[in-house]
Amino acid sequence: MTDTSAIVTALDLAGYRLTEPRRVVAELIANRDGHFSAADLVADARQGRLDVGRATIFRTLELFTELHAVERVDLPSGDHAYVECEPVHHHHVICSQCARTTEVEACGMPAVARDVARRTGFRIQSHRLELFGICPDCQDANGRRA
Amino acid sequence: MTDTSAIVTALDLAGYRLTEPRRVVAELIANRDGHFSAADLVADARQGRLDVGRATIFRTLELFTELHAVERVDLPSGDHAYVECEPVHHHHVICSQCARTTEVEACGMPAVARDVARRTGFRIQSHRLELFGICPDCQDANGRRA
DNA sequence: TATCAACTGAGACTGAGTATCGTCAAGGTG
DNA sequence: CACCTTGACGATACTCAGTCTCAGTTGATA
Repeated sequence: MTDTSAIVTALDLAGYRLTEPRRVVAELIANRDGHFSAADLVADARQGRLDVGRATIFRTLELFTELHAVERVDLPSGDHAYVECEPVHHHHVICSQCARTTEVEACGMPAVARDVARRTGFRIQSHRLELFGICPDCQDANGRRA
Repeated sequence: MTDTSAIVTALDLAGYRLTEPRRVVAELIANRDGHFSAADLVADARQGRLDVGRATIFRTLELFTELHAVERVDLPSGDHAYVECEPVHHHHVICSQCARTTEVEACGMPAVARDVARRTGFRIQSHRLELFGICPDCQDANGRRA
């Protein structure tokens, strides 16, 4: 749960209008913990009696993605999800139990990419790295239950 | 273009029936170069007048994925695709120009995962790494055109 | 407060993937 | 070889994420 001001500021800076639906979507995202899908936000909006159309939620997520305020991730199941995040290059560590995500830098990656480039002859332009595991909280909870 | 025998053998070993449609799908995959979607195979089958139902193609791809004869990858566009591959842990380098893919080991990855685990406290269980770039052939072709 | 382009919501549409179900055929058995 | 069981098949209907269209609305700016 982060506050919405970062997203709102980013919108403003990029020259986009600050509309009510966008504010609502930013808030829905801020109230989320871990990754979420467009469908989750649609459900949240409906439950909170906040009037935001389905199409608008998709459009807004696309816009926020463009602003790097959220990022798309692909879960091992093959489903798409979004996570709120900082606008710098990083990767996500995703808890497969509670869905919470953490951002990391994965400093070793440039070396790995260089190594791959050398061995394959590819000119590497980008990469996608997602790590899945169990977060400290869930490890604790599991340990206590056992 | 690989031969289909590896897939056929894998099916047999795992105790699955060797049916005509499965043989056809294996062949369609072997005739492909680079990544492909289920829809591509459906189109290929139709074009080659090979009678394989759409549902069967999806089912067969799921089965082959389970046997690690193919693997799902997520393109930067967000689309899903499949690539034929060897049944050992590895990663894919995908040419964003011609879609051809190469398998690499990315030896540095365990170290990166360990580092992330240490810094976040997560117990890392799995990861997904995909690299995107330009393959040597396309680099050549681009260079010659310029 | 008037203007106008950017934005919105409703709803139709598309296309990937899944579920159902009656039929068929692979492969083991006698 | 003929039979039988059961896994696999194709057709088709369905679901659901995501996109498109368009008439109506709203936020920034003068």
